Amino acid sequence: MSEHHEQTRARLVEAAREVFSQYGFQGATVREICRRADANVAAVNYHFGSKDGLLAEALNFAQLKKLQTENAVADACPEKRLRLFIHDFMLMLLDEKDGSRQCQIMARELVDPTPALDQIVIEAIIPLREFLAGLVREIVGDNMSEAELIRCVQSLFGQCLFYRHSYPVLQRIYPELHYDHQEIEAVASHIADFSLAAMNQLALRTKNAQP
Amino acid sequence: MSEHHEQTRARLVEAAREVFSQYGFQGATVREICRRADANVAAVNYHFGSKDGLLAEALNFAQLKKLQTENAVADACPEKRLRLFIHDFMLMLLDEKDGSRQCQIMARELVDPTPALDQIVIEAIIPLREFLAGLVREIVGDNMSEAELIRCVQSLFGQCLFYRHSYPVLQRIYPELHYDHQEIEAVASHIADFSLAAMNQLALRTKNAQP
DNA sequence: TTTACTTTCAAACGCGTGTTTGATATGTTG
DNA sequence: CAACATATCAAACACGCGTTTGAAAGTAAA
Repeated sequence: MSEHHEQTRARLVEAAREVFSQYGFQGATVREICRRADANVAAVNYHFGSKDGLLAEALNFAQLKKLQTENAVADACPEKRLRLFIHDFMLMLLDEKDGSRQCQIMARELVDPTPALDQIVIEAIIPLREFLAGLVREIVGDNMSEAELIRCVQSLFGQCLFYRHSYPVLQRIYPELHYDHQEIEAVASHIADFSLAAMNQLALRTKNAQP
Repeated sequence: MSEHHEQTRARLVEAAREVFSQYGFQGATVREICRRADANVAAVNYHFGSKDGLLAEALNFAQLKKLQTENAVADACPEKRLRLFIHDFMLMLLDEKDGSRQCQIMARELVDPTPALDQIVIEAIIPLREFLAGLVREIVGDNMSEAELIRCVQSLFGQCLFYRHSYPVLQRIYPELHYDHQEIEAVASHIADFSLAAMNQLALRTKNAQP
C-alpha cells in the first residue's frame, strides 16, 4: 500500500515539475498535472493539501547547491571556475532533456511571483548570489567596490536568465532554434567571454585610476 | 456624445496599460480595468471586442521607435549613443512615474506570451534588435562576426531586462530598493560600462588574432 | 472474518473569469 | 416631435478553476 502511495506522490511531483516549468504556477492547472500523473483530481489536495503545497514540494534546490559545492572544490583558477559554473548553470536553465526542471520553475517564479518566492529567495537565490559574488571577487581582486561587484553579478545573472525568459521571443525570431548541447555550449562560452572581458577591463581601470 | 465615447475609450486604454503592466495580461482582470476607468464591465467588449482587443490597443510602440530615431540622429560617437540609448531604455523599463507603461507590458509579454506576442516581435523587438546591432557594429567595427555581434546584443538586452523581470526578487533582497532617477542612472551606467568594456575587449582580441 | 485506517474516485461546490444580453438613457437626424 | 443610432448599465451566462465531499476500494492488524 505504502508503495503505491509513494508512487502516486512521486508521479504527482514529477508531473507538477513538468507542468509548472512549462506553464508557470498560475498557468498550470491541477487537472492537467493529475492527468499527466494518471491520478484523480482530488489526489493533489489529499497528498499536498493544496496547489501551493505541491509547488513547495516540487521545488528542490539540491541540484543548484550541488553545482556550487562541486564548483568550489574544483581544481582550477577563478576564471575557469566561472566558465564552468556558467556552463553548468545554463545546462540547468535550458536543457529540456535534463531532469532539472526545478531551476526552470525558479526562473519563472522570478517573473511571476507566488507565495513560494520568499522561500526561493532565501534558500536558493541569496546563497547563489553570494557564491557568485565570491567567485567574481577572486577574479577582480580588490580593484572593485562591493557595489560595482554586485552589479557585475547581476549582469551575469541577467545574461544567463535572458536565454530562458526570452525563449518565446527567440523562437519566433529564429524558428529553427532549439537548445541542444552545442547551442548551450556556445551561449555559455559567449557569456563567459563577454563577462570576463568586461570584469577584467573594469578592474584594470579602477587599478590604474587609483595610484 | 462622440466626446464622451472617446473619453471612455481613452480611459479604458489608460487603465488597461496600468493594470496590464502591473499584473500581466493573464493576471489582469477586465473588472479591475473597468473599475479604474470608472466604466461598466461590458464597456471593454463593446469598445474593443474582447480583452485581447484591448491589449492590442494598449500596446503602442511609438515611444520605443521615437527613442531609436532620436538616438540615430544624435550628434555623438557610437559609444556615447549606446550609453544614451541604454539610459533612455532603462527609463522606459523602470520608471514608474513615466507614462511609458507600454514597454513594461512588452517586457512581461516576453515571459508570458499571449496572442499579441507575434505582433510585438514583428513591430517592436526585431526593429529594436536591428537598431542595436547596427549601433554595436559601429562600435566594434569589422572585428567581430555577425554571430558574435548578435550575442553581444543579447547580452545587452539580458542585462537591461534583468532589472525589470527580477524586480520582485531584488525587492526581497533589498527591501529599500526603488527605482528613482538616481538608481536608474547608476544601473544604466553600469550596464554601459560593463558592455562597452566587454565589446571593445572582444573586438580587440579578434583583431590581434587575425593578422 | 471483522475492524480500523488509508487511499482512490466520480461528482459536485463555490468562486472568479470573460463575455453576452436586453433594457434604458443619450444624442443625432429627418 | 418622432425615429433612429449609439452608449451605458445591471444582470446573468457559460466556463474553468482549486477544492471538498462522501462513498467505494484497498490494506493491515486483531
